[in-house]
Amino acid sequence: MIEAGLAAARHRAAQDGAASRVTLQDVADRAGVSLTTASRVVSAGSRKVGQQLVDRVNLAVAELGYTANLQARAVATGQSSTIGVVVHDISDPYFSSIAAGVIEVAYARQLLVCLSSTPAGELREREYVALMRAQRARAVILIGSRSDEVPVREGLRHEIDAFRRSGGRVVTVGQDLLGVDTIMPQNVAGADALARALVAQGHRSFAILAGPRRLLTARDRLAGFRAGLRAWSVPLDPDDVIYGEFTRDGGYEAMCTVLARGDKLPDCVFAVADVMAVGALARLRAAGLSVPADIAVAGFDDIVTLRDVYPPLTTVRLPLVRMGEMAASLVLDDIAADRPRVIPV
Amino acid sequence: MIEAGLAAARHRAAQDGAASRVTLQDVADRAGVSLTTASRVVSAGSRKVGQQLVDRVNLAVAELGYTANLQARAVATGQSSTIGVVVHDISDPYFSSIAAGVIEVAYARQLLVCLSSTPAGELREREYVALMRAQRARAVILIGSRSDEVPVREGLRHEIDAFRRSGGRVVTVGQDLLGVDTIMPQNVAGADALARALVAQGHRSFAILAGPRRLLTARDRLAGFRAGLRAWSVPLDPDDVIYGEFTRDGGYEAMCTVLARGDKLPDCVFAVADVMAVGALARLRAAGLSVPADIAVAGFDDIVTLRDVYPPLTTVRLPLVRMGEMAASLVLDDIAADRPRVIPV
DNA sequence: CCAGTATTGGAAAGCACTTTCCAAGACTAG
DNA sequence: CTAGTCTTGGAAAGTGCTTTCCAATACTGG
Repeated sequence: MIEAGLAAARHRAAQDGAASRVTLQDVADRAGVSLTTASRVVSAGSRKVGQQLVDRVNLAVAELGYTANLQARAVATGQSSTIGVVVHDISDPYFSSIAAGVIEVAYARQLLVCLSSTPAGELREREYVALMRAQRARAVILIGSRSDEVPVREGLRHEIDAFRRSGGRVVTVGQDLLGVDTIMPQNVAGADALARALVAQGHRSFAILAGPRRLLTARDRLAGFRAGLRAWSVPLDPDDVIYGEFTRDGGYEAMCTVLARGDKLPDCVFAVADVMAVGALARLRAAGLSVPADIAVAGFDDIVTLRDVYPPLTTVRLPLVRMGEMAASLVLDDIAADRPRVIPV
Repeated sequence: MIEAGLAAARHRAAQDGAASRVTLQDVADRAGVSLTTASRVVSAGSRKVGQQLVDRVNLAVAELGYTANLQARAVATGQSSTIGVVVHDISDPYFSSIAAGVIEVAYARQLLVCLSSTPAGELREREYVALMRAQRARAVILIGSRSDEVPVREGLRHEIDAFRRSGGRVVTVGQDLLGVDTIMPQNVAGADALARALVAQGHRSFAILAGPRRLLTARDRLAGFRAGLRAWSVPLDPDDVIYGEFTRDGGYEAMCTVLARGDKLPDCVFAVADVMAVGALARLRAAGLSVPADIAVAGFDDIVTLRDVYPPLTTVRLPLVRMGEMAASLVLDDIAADRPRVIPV
């Protein structure tokens, strides 16, 4: 019987040449046991198998270099082992740090992380959620805040609903508008505290590089900062709020606008993200202005790679990696709550 | 017949409550066609189906919100649609930029990218390749150079061989020691050119923050730099080469060592990676030294986020995103060559 | 008008697994 | 010594899809 198994395996190997795809049946044949038994040994758990057969199967596995086909297993069990992560731009340190947290947790649970980077636009996020549904992913984590534009958002929401209906879990980081659980950085509170701190340092006139209007994260930070200033009765002219891209170049350009205004320069510039603050610094340097002597610059996020920029940024620290870990844990461990939760960080 | 199908679908939906998993059979039932026909319509290509039935099926798909189960499809066709990417640390901008390139190409081909981050050690890389084999991934892209330690490397090589034997493609970025195709940044030539440029600028005495001894990338950059100095007959004392971690902190510490040596400071410090150079800058600032007046600092990689650090780093530009794109294209488009290719970038 | 060739739809056999169910043997207790 | 319960192995029926093969039409040309 074992001999027959060997012969069959040899035949198979000969047949498809180099790409010898070993299946569980091959293992069973070689070990002289049934497919059932082989399966029970390989996919630990389920039911006990006699020690002798266990050994025989394991030997066959080793000899043949067998690895279970996870896709087939997923089909058979209806439980896949992948989770999807959607970020705007993986090369942005903000996102990659959060992603690192997610990956760490996923690794501990033997799950695969499928990552998408959707810098090109928000339509792609929707496509990706659809793709994860097709993969029957266990969960999807959406990182970064999305547009407020109704049609776009509704499209995404629709897809998310479909995904959840098909049994998947969803969590967002930094956006609580989708009716799902959210890990929410304290944008408002953080910016508020930052504003107070800056006022306490003696700054009295401010410009804000506010990022795009449609981005919730940017709006929250702006709102928080405004509230902080108001608390100390520091006035802020609407003209001192400059909208722009949420990137280094966006910060650079917004700073150009501030400088171009010609009238008296503000004491302090608050960029709603560190990457924007870096752009602003570059612009100031180009203008020959000294920071913080001539003008102070503050940011938000505390990006690791930027901790050493000089002059040092005053910034609000976000536990990015931890946020990723929390998102992953939330979506993998907890059972879904009846109504969406917002977890402040 | 259609009625019966509807009834069956309803029954099914009722049975498993909220998580209504729609299968192709449901679609076929609803459209009143066979499973075969439904499959042919949904998985475009293969064979023609009458327009009338196509419409009926598409309608059913829309009504039921059906999405094909990619895992099942992968099992049936033996062709999976995932590719694996292994990086040391996704939160390092060097890696995340390359990953962005890979993701872009994968997206264009409707492929999923499964990312692993293996900061904890090289054993995990091996595990991950095994996992990708279990997923029957089409390809694996290993980014970043790996240890030269024989046992570790042999373990990884063993796993890679198994992966390729089972039909997968492999490419590495920045490491040609594994017998597979490689996208190879010109570390030697780049560092050589950098050294010559720095000498041309008037620098005559150097210290090198060389990164870890076991890392090929670090070694190559060191060797290239040395060669460049030799070409101009600039001497380099062995003591002026300080080994350390390939990180910001590694750069900081190595710089400490340089300063602690007490004797005359070098004109110029070359850190074999930008992140290390940033650490070095921080240390110099802490020491109250002015860059580049007291001492010049050079790096390698041209990390985007660091382009604006001040004082500006002299650095060697690597087309990181492009490297990722090339790796992905190579592994997805080309047929495997008979012997490993090394593609310089 | 009919043999011969395209079309088109579906039954059934995969794909690589898991899991249910059944039966045979190994125990225990009375 | 036998009825009753545990073990343990395997046959077979899933899982959701693709694809081969066959049969039934629908077109050609002679």
